[in-house]
Amino acid sequence: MTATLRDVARLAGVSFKTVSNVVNDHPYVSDTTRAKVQAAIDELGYRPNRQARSLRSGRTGAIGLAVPELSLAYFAQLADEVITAAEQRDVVVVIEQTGGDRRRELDVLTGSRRQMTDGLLFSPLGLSNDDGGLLAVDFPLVLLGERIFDGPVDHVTMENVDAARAATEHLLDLGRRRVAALGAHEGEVIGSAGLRLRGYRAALEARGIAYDEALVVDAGPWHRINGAEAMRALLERGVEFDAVFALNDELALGALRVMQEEGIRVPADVAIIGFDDVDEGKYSLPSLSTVDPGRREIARLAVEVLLERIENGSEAPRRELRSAYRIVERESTAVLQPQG
Amino acid sequence: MTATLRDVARLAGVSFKTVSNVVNDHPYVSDTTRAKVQAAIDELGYRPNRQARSLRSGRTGAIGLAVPELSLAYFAQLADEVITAAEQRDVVVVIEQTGGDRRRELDVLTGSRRQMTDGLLFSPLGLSNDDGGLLAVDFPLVLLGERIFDGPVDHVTMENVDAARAATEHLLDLGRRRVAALGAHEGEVIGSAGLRLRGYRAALEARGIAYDEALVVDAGPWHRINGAEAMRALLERGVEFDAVFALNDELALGALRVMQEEGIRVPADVAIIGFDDVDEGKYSLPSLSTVDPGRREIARLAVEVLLERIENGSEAPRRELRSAYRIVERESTAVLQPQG
DNA sequence: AGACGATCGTACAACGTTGTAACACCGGTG
DNA sequence: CACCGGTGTTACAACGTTGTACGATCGTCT
Repeated sequence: MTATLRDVARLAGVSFKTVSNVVNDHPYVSDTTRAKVQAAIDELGYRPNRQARSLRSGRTGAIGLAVPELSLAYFAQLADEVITAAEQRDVVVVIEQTGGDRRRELDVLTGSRRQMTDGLLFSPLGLSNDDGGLLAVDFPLVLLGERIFDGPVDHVTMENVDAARAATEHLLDLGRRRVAALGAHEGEVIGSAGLRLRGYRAALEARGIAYDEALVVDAGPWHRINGAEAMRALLERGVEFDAVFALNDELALGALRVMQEEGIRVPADVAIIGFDDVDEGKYSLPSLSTVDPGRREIARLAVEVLLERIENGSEAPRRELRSAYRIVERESTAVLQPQG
Repeated sequence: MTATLRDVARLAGVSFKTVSNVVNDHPYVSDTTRAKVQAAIDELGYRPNRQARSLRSGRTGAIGLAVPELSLAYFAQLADEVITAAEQRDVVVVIEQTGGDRRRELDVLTGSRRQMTDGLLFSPLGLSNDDGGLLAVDFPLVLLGERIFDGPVDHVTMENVDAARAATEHLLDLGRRRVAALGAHEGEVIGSAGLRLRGYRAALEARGIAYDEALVVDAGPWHRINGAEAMRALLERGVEFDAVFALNDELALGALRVMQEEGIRVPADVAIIGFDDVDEGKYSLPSLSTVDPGRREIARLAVEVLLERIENGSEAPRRELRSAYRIVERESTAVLQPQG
């Protein structure tokens, strides 16, 4: 059906290898021949067959992106940025969803679908830091996120601790002293929750404010509903608070809703800041202050590092890259008029 | 590096074609030989090479999904469902973003990346119904969405007109009579806006309510910010209204925010219903009534139809499939206590 | 006992491409 | 005039797989 090198060659009256040489810009092809071949290529609409090229070269021209699920806004936006960055390098992206499930995450590393790509961007959730060893695979792999830090592979992540500390300090700068933290994961040391909580504690400590366990609320997955539940739990404790650091925006938006239901004024009574800078935060009422973790930069860096690995192999030492963060001030932490 | 048929054959002491026969479950292989070969396969961790298989079979085992952008929640969830449905059929998904740009959409149909997949799920935005002819391509193509209806290819879409009519009738059932419509696209006949507006008019007509142009507000892209602007425009017109049909949820959430800023009570003063059933609607305050357009079913149907096309070629007549919709009643259209 | 059928294994070609090596041809030079 | 370097083209092999055609072996039936 579609034209091959031989078809073009027949039309141009040359051998099919000459056509290949033209396509690949090899030297030692006369201008006349080149023109003749090019004309035949155009006439037949010839396109080199990708599968054959892949077989020959060992490259597919695709990279994989494994994330928990695209329905989570954070990963959707990450995927968006990754696809955009990859497109600029003429590479396509195959997306796999793991559901954050350990078994499926391992499957991504070993399954036969892996062969479809030249390398993998992997954002694990079910694996833990102890699983670092499982990442010693024989294909280019770049790790994303906060689950695993000691892996044997390149790693692109955000400045969770510093950014969380800055977010907490932003609340303290407003004069708030009772800052609740929403979304902790009991016993977690690394991982987004553990790291962001560490930043929270560091901020308190730096300002000489005692850490109060009663202000820290656990939550399951970081969905809006869990933010709402965490806020309800906090209110039930009856503990006083004048600010909230939600460990991500979804939690913050859920908490915001509950506070509004309860007649708590934001930011007058309670200031709140989230983390991630998802779009919805711009349009909530009040709009949500947050931390922009530099998502676009993460995607760009990750694609860059992965393609470099694919190009140059595993000789180079592993790299640990962090994106720059930025506090985004919106209405939920607006400075109030000084009260008489 | 990785094992090939020949490696396995050498280890098992048979010819490499015999190994192939074992892998492909061909008949006439003795149980002993089969076991011997299987042992060698396991020992070497042999996996058939996908590129070689592709070259040989002409199938890649991948399908493409072209959408405007993943950052839009609707498309992210669509992609999620498509990937999930494809995974069950052991097919991977390559996602391309067009930005809704006409040129890039055409590029998706003709570009060389196309070769990476066996077929394409295409959700156009920049193309219009007149471009149907451009869809007469020589590879399996399934159209999604509301932009093009007369194309020469399979089409999976939602019941826009009927669902919009049902949404409007839901508002009318509350006793509301001045129903505003947000998010129209001037002059559009088909396309989501045109179709949903048609449903809106049909509902009014069926109830004998005059269509009032002053209640219909144009909006650009259906983002939250545009919903907010449309509501502001409506309020500035000074026209009375007691209900709002927002042509999608994002618009509804933007409009909701503005109404709250303006002290309009929802649903007491104004009831509002959206369209799409995005997750955020569950957690807004008040939670948002909406139309569940059957997204999961769309994805499932689309993958099914595409794979069937890939399997059976273009003989079968083109199919036009619609998912079932469902009105989701939440707080924003809650029935009020009868007022004295 | 010889022939034939059933059962299993192997050699060869092809998918479309690209790298390597070898081959023709040309003008120029000794 | 023979030889050589440079230039353009061609033949061959290989990437790893699978289908087809053929070959070998064994048992069974007449």
